[in-house]
Amino acid sequence: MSPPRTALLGYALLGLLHMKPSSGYDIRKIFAMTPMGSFSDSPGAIYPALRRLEGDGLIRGKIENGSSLRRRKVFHLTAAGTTAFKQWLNRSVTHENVVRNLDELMLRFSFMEQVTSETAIVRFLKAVQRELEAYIPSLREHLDAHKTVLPRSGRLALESGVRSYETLLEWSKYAITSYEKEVKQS
Amino acid sequence: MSPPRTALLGYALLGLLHMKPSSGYDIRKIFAMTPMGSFSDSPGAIYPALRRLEGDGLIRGKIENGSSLRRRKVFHLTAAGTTAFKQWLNRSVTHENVVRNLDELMLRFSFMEQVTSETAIVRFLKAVQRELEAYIPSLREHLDAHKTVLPRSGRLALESGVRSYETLLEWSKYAITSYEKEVKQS
DNA sequence: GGTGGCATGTAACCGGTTACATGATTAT
DNA sequence: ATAATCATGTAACCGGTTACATGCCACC
Repeated sequence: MSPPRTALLGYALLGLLHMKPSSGYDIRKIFAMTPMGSFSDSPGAIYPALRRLEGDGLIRGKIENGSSLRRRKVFHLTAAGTTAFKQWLNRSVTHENVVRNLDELMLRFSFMEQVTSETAIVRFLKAVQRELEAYIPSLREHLDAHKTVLPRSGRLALESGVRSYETLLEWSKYAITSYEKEVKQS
Repeated sequence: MSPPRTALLGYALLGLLHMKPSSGYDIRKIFAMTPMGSFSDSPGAIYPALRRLEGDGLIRGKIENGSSLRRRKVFHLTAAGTTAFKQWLNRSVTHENVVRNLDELMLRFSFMEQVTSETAIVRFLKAVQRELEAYIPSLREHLDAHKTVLPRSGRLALESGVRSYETLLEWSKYAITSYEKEVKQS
């Protein structure tokens, strides 16, 4: 009875189908032509994933063969799918997320506007900011502590990681002000 | 007869074992305690990977039970392993790498100093720089082109991606000068 | 003598990759 | 007619996750 865990690709599909009911082929084109999260556009990934989601009752597909059109199976979210999608979006932001699942965090964020209130988005961003502000100094410490034993390229690689987290922190501040400005205006 | 393709974890192991012959447990500690590439420290990932590498003849393990020590299996690279490792490091930097396998690129870079000449490292970094300088504008274009249809959070998520690539570009320049300074001094 | 850390392993499961396969429709 | 594109699917393989299992050694 425990709900089957959905993989990241599954949530990406839920998000896209929430925006707009689509066929597997539509999704493939999105993954192939936009910078969307480096998901694979291979049919061997997408069609089985759609089938799983349908099996879990989160989406439903309808064959659209109106008159002369090609046979397309267009999927849309069910009520259960919408619920699962929103629950995913509303999960709290953990340290783990920031350390190992940044891609998932960004995917969640990119879909948020469709569903959640602006205050919830700002809450999400502030949680990200908080986690980054806790994590970055510990990375710097690690770098300093191992400065002497690491080869230069190792040090630089770490430095690159730290910088990218710092950039993300700056971005999160920028995104927060961007939303708070909006709230004031309305 | 075609050489079995090694997964990213496999190369991480080759790199670590190249630095210092180690046991599976040593590796697990490294993955658990350092910011190393977000590899899993679970035994179910590491021990089978080591076994595969040994099966492919790239590493060899020796049980080290000198006197009162605990039973440890210490692995070291074979000649074939060293060759495979160097070939991986010397692969050319492709557009694909930059778009989808940044983690692999950084892993390669972090191990380079052990093996390759400084000129080869600079060549690698310049190739990364070149690919980034070609890729970033196309990302910006995509962002501009879809500005109007994307929800704000989608736009911001993309913006975050672009910024992180820009940071990486800055880093690559910094790394290059860091190496070229060194060359001049010696 | 029992708890906790050291150390290695296995097995079921799951999902992505790769490659193959099919057929319908549009364009040349 | 035939090539390209639309559109969906399947199957083998591979490797990571999760969870379980074992035994040794050190310390108190």
